[in-house]
Parts: sequence; structure tokens; C-alpha cells
Amino acid sequence: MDATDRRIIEALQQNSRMTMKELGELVHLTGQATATRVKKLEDLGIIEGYTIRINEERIGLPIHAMITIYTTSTFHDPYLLFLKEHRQYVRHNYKVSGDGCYLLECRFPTNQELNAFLDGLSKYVNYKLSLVIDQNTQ
Amino acid sequence: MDATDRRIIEALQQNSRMTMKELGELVHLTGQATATRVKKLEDLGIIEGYTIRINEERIGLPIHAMITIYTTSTFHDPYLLFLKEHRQYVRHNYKVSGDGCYLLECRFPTNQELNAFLDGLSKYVNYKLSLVIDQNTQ
DNA sequence: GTTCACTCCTTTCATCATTCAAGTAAATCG
DNA sequence: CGATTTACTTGAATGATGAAAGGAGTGAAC
Repeated sequence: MDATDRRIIEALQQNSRMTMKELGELVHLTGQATATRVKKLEDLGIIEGYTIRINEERIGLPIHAMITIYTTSTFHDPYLLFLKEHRQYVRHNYKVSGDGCYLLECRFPTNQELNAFLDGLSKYVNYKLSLVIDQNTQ
Repeated sequence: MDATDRRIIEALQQNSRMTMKELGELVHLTGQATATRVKKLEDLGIIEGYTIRINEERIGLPIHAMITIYTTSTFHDPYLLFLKEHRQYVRHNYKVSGDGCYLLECRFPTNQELNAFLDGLSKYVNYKLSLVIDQNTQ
């Protein structure tokens, strides 16, 4: 991991579909040398994969919820199974120290579906709901 | 947005560097027809960009913090300016309803840097810190 | 029923990127 | 000093892309 690798990662974060030749021009290497470095970053597990940024509002998922989960029981499996069954809504489930046991990030198409999800959720855990009003990603 | 577009989006979420020809085989179209559809999804703003999934632990950012921000003042600009000055740590700054005004997601290399960040932060807002212990992304 | 316009797709071909093998140069190590 | 490793370049073959031309299906107007 040198300065060139860091520039490669930065460039791929901006646009992961750029050709190895273009990327090579940015870091002053040939396309082949660049491809070898990228392959190494993949093998080291630094680059975990290639994906797209999606506008979830535009595909009908306008509701963005952050749910702090409080479990009274020490047995979390029913909650985790519930998440698996509703994985279509779940973006992240962070196990956290501090306030609550988990911080659950979800997306919903409607308030009705959010409501139904929360009804199901309340069978397993207590929760506190926050709705995202505006998103400022770096 | 039909079923084919949804399959294209799913496939690109898994691997955004796949060729249009490969993607076309998945959705039973030629590479050219697939490329046209992808271009349309970009123009509609549904696909916002192409990026990489990074293992931040492996690039020296093991500390993952979720910070709930409480502002007493109605004037948020000093806080937002502080974030801009420390944007290297900031991943997301969600404006939320519910508990707090913002939910701030950050990454730090060391507890020392987290501590310095929190010292700076406390000049502008009150906060509650949660540290991510484990991450379960869908 | 016919025509026109439109959308969505395929085929073909020229251009460009990628990949493999071979070779060079510098650094490391016994 | 010679052998090995690492990181890179070059050149040729393969494969992907993008532009142009054309075909098939749909719906509207007459």
C-alpha cells in the first residue's frame, strides 16, 4: 500500500468502471501495471467488490429509517431471524456499544410497510425510530 | 423500469465491473441493448455512479463510530463547517427526526484521533457516541 | 386496412481495451 | 558475485465497445 495504491483506490471510489488504461494515466503507469496493482488490492481484501450508487428514492424507496434496537433478552436469534425474513428492507445492522444493542438502517416504499415492519419488530425487541430527512454523504 | 432493468441493477450491485456482454447474457439481451438500458438508468439518475466496496479496517481505519448529535442552538453552520474541516473522517451526516438532530457516521484510525475529533466536536454540539462492534450488511 | 412514427432490439464492422508471454531493470539475499 | 524477487514495459492476440443500419412490434391517425 503506497501512494499509488491510495490514488488508485480514490479514483475507483469515484468511478469503478473506468478502464485500466485511463486509471493508469491518472497514476502514471501502463494499463497492465495498473491492472496488476488492482488485482493485488483485491487479493489483499482491500477492494472487496465493485458496486453502484443507487438513488433509492427514484426506485420507490423514499423512506430511510435508522432504528436503535434494545433487546431485553440475551437471546438475539429471533430478532436476527426476523431481519433475515425482511432483508429486502434492511441495508445495515450494526452491532454497537453505547445506546442500544444494534443500529438498524432500513429503506421502505411506504409508511404502511414501515409500520408493518415495526409491528413485527416489536414482538422481539424494543426500538427507537429516527427518520432520515436529508443525507449528506462525503 | 421493468423486470429487466431491476435485474440489471441487481447484477451491477453485485459486480459493477462486469462487461455489458456478460450482463446481457444474464438478462437475455445483446451487449449493445444492455448498454443502452444502463445508459438510460444513468440518465434517469437511478444509477448515480460506480464505486468500490472497501475494507476500511485493512486500510488502517478500524474505528467505526455512530454519533448522535444534539444541537442546542438553531444555528448549525459552525457544526457543519467543523465536519467539512474534518471530512476525512466523515462517511455520512444524516439529518434525522427523532432522537437528536443528526446521526454522524465516521471512521478513525486510532482512539487518539477519535478523541481529538470529539474534543473539537464538543465545542459546537452535544453528542452521544456509539461504536460499531460488528457490521452486517445485506 | 394502410401509413407513419416510435421504441426496442439485433447485426456488422472499426476501434479500443485487456490479457498473455517475454523481456528489462532495480532491489534483496545467501 | 550470482540468483531470486519485484515491479514494470512492450508487442501480439483476443475480446469488448460503440456507431450505423436495419428489422419487428405497437399504437395513433386517416
